[in-house]
Amino acid sequence: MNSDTENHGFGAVLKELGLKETPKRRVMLEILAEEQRFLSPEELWLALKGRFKTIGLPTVYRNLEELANGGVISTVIHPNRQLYYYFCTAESGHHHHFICTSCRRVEDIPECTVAAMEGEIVTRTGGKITSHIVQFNGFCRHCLADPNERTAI
Amino acid sequence: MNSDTENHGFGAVLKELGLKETPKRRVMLEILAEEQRFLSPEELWLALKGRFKTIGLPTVYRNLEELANGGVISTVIHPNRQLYYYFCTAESGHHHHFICTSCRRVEDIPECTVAAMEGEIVTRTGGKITSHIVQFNGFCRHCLADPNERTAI
DNA sequence: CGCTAAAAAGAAATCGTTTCCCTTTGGCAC
DNA sequence: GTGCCAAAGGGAAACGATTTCTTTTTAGCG
Ligand SMILES: [Mn+2]
Ligand SMILES: [Mn+2]
Ligand SMILES: [Zn+2]
Ligand SMILES: [Zn+2]
Repeated sequence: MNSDTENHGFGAVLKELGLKETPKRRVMLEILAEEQRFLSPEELWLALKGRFKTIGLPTVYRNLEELANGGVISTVIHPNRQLYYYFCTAESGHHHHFICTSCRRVEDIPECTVAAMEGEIVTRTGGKITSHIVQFNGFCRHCLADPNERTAI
Repeated sequence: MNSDTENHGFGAVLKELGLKETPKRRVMLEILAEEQRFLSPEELWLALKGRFKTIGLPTVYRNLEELANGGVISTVIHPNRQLYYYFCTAESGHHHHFICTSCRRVEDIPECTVAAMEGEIVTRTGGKITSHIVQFNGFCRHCLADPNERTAI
């Protein structure tokens, strides 16, 4: 249970995805896991610059995409259509998120009640649903209480 | 009930939004209303080029945004994060869409059952929900029956 | 008809994201 | 430990969807 053996388990996660465990990837996951708000690739890059003498923005984009494809991190659907990522700590399976458009915090919405809706849609349209997007946007309790929580996008 | 008085009602729609009724805007709405699939700004631009000697792409972007802000047309959330628009013919109020990722057809999902979910989210997180995104992606009945329906994105 | 603010054209800029190409490195074999 | 090689990373450049800017045209109104 020491930090050497635990190590956030990121090594195993990367191995499962067939990705080499590099320092950049490990620290990227560390930063995302410690940050409770969604980050843009450039913001993560700036954070990484404090930990590595050289770190390229393309590396950040590349790894973020790989990690998101592997399901290790989640993407945020943002009205400005830019990329944002978040490390979802929920152990459970399929679920959705409530994102604060003010401070960028992300909270889990454990149940997905959309399954029933899907059944009716299939019946009604005769189509086949391959995926769905459900995201709740708003202001989290912190931002409701304190406007200074606000984070610029 | 003749075509002069009916005129798709687009003039009134534009006036309500405080927008001048220009030929470009009228034809944009005509094209979108006749097309049952979502279009990119550039695709709409190409269609408009067949109707106007001069039509600028920035004009298309500008008007699409204005019309979408006014609620006259709808935007499609697409994984490639590009803009797509669709004229939603549903008279009813709040609802969501099933989009075919193969042929781009859009179908209405009249009820929004997410309200209950929202109530619980507010209770659970203590936040305030300002909007939500619900979209179902998949293959429509036409594409399931005939692969040739497919449209490139 | 004449005015004026809104709209549109066309060219150029923007900038988030991706591609390219060369160098470095992690993981494995020996 | 050493060597090998495919994967990963760096940096510069390209890309391309979207936006901005400036000038010209037009819709709407008296
Ligand atoms: Mn989650
Ligand atoms: Mn609709
Ligand atoms: Zn917040
Ligand atoms: Zn289809």
